[in-house]
Amino acid sequence: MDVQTVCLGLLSEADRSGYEIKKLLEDGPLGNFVEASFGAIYPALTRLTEDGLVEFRTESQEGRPDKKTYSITKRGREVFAGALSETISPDRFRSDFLFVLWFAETLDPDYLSEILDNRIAEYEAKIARITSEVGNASRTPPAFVAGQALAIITAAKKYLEDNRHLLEGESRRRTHGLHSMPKLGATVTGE
Amino acid sequence: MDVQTVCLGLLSEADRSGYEIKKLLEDGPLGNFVEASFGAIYPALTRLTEDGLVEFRTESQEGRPDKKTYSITKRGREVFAGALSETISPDRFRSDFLFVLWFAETLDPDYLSEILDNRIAEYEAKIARITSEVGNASRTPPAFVAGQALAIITAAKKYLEDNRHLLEGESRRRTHGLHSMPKLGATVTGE
DNA sequence: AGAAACATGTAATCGGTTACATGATTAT
DNA sequence: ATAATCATGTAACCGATTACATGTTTCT
Repeated sequence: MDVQTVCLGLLSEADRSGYEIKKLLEDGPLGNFVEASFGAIYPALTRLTEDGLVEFRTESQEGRPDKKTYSITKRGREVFAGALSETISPDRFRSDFLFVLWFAETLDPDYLSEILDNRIAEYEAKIARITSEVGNASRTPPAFVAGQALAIITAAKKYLEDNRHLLEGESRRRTHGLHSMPKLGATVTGE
Repeated sequence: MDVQTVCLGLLSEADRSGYEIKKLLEDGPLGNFVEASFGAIYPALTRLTEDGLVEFRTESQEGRPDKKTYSITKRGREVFAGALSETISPDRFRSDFLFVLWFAETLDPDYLSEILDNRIAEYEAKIARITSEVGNASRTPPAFVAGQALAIITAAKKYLEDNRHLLEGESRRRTHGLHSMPKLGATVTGE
């Protein structure tokens, strides 16, 4: 999903500026699954304007730079509807953290525990953040998307907590008690 | 995590060719969180060789092109150890699917149900695939990484199944019975 | 005093994908 | 027959990130 389509979609809901689009992605539930930088958004908006898919009006503001508020055009709506009906590419989960854990056996045990603690704390912070977002949501789709983010992160966190001993066990028998190597998959679903 | 570091890491485990690295990411558990194309891997390997972090020997094969098997050097190991101790960037979940669902209200109800069905089926297929991978894993880290992929995808699937009525409810009262709009978060964790 | 928010834009750079080129073997 | 697997590599292209440039107001 390219930045142009993302902008077009967000403008199909309401008139917005480039800055507002960026903030919406940064702070809103959608930001968990879609990202875009200013350096991508502003050129995308220019391009969409050239193609007649959006229009803008300039609003002068005291003490601030002019604000360009974009509106989607009829053709823009048609193009976006078309984009929504195209084949949807698969989800992509990218995690440098899991890559690092692949080499857990070679890491210093204290360092390993530290990054596990940190990651769990980060997940916790994100869960708290999204939980408050869900409360704000008045429409269904934002709540739905926030809920999915919550479900995924909660599962990831729970998995780390429940299974970290598999990686730490080897070098931590004395401090955490004896663990044989249990079969995986036991605590995967959380039920 | 750039492709060079990924190659270096996989070569720290065993001698491998570019082709084998690609296959490992395509078929193995790590592929759920790390991707790299041939067009990225081959130049990365060339670059690593130039920098003295890996070496290769050419193995002639009957009927096939020569195979270049790469080995990590001592310096390569040092550099990789350094890479593993650097700050780990946050996980990134990208989903065009969730972006499309953001606009669920504007979609044709039948189309909406169709893409939900499809996505759930895809998740199911992936779950089956990973489950068989976990069985093959003899070492702990691959099983651990596969388990995390399983946990995440299972949670995502369950969330879709449990909450799709929130998006479908509006236009599907007759076929699926009456749904008031429930508060989100109820079936998020699966407990 | 200094950081963060508001607000838009450009240019350099970059990492990576896609497609192309080549070609035998093996499985369907 | 045809597709898939094995095997490496290059080049064009692309979308996007990062950094830079500019400047006021408000919060800490």
